Amino acid sequence: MQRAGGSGRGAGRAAVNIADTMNSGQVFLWRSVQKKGRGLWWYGVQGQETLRVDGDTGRTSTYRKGGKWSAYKKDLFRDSDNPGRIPESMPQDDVTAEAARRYRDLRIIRQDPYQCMVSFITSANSNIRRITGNLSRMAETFGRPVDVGGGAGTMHLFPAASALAGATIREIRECGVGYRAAYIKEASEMVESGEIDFGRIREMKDYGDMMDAMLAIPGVGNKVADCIMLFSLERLDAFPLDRWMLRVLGTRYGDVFGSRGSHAVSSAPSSAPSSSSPPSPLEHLTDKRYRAAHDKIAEYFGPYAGYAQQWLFKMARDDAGASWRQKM
DNA sequence: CCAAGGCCTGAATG
DNA sequence: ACATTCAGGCCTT
Repeated sequence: MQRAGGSGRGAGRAAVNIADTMNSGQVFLWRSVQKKGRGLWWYGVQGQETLRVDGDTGRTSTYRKGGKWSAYKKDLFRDSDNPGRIPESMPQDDVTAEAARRYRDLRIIRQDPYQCMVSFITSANSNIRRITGNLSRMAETFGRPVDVGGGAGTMHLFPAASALAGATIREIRECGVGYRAAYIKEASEMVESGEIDFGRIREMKDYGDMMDAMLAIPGVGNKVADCIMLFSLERLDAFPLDRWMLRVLGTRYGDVFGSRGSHAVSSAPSSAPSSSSPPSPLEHLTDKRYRAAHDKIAEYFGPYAGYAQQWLFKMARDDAGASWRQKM
């Protein structure tokens, strides 16, 4: 476990745990390279830029022509959220408190919206290992190569929307994305044409309005929408509900969110639900039930509910065993 | 509105 | 070995 970014609270920036942040399922095109001395560099693709992060301090640079790295100015790790104080805004129940204590330095990465959209369309009904391979192949096939030197060598920028919009479904499918290829092409066409305008969507004040805009994108359902909103559209109250989160909410927040029969839900990831278990509000999430759940969750966890989601998600995965983690 | 079933793929499981 | 399951869902019926 590395904590970084200064020792004290109050005085300097709050700490940031780069490894936890990079390994929490938010991003897929980052990898670490051993520094010459102690520590790691993290190299990643962020839209049409290649970034490098100091694994100890979180200091972020962007690659410029001519082999230079210059300071990245977009607050990648959201220091402006004042992360050290976010736990105060959350409920003080035991589970949330434990997640905050263990993962308070796990940040939310401010991502490029188009890349984020394609990434999470690709993620649906998939797994991290495969998603990483899919996106890497898309970048290699449709993204411009950049030699950043150092230990990272040649990286590929994320494909521009025009590149994936102009590709054939077959070409996209050859990256291993299966039936999602058509969604990726169509969604890219919508971005290219301006039908999807992330700059405009980002300005929407109402969660429901923004959700409606996201659900108009092919391949985007509620869960993927929440990921895109949380990671790239400044919706920090977005709370992606996937199987893992449903399990956590059912087993550890049953009192709060009204899931019945929580004792019947095993903590083992592959356990099959009991065939005779009673229906729960958190099972078979339809759009309507998903939104209702969101409202209760946002009310309970507060304006930074998305951070709680990330911390709880990481805690659940870590406690279930680390075999899911992608090996790079 | 809701429930059920299909869907690419490949690593993991039996 | 070989078949089945399942993975951080979405879409259509």
